[in-house]
Amino acid sequence: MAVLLPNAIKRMIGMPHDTDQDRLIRTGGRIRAARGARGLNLHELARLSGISTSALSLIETGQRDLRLTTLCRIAAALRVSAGDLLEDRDEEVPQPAAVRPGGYDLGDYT
Amino acid sequence: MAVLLPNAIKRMIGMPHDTDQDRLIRTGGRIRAARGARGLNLHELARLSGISTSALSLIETGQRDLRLTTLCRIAAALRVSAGDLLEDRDEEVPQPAAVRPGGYDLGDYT
DNA sequence: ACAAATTTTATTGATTTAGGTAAAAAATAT
DNA sequence: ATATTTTTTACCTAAATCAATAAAATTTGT
Repeated sequence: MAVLLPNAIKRMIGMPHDTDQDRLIRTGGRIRAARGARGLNLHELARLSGISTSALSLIETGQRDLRLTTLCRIAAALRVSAGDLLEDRDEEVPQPAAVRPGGYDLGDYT
Repeated sequence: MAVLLPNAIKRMIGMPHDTDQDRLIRTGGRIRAARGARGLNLHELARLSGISTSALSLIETGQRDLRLTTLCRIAAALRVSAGDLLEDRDEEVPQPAAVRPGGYDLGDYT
């Protein structure tokens, strides 16, 4: 992991957004919100999820690139779907309709 | 990661399902399906996602507990939302409606 | 059957997660 | 203000991801 700045500040100084990092921070925020809604503290959720309190703290603050099973265990402990924890329902990626049979030109895919 | 058996065999020998593992396998299958729908091979999707071909192979076969950012990069390359890749729309976890103000008894939570 | 492309598996090495513990910092009570 | 709870941070160790490469196995096409 690298720099740790809120998006607002990054925008102010014209810093390109680290999308990975942003997503970790938002995911962590969603975990924290769900935990608050359940009235659990870090220690309790950590125990329910089978991870350490310090690890959960790092995850909730977006400082750790957690593994998929870890996310799923946290989601299970919170009784929410894992997708709910990492989905930005707003900035949904638009799904193209059809598939070109002949394959794709990778050049303009990126 | 631990044992690596198809669920059918686990059921046959009465082995308890490793849910984490099952989820990795299903997630990998969804990645593979989405890749097929786009007419991409492992090498191409790996390049688009910024990971190695061998790593992607392990991920698609459910043998690797990938990191969240890796999942997101794959989802971005496939032009699907990360949630779509790990969501089992069928076995959705039911979301309880209200929150008990006084907190929860952790004993019956598990 | 043969050749080419695709996928799987293995190995090595650098980086990172995650647990455990402890201490510091912050927030919340009494 | 003081005490308690909650959260953050640091250090250490073990285990796992991931890249890179190469080789084996499988699939596909001719």
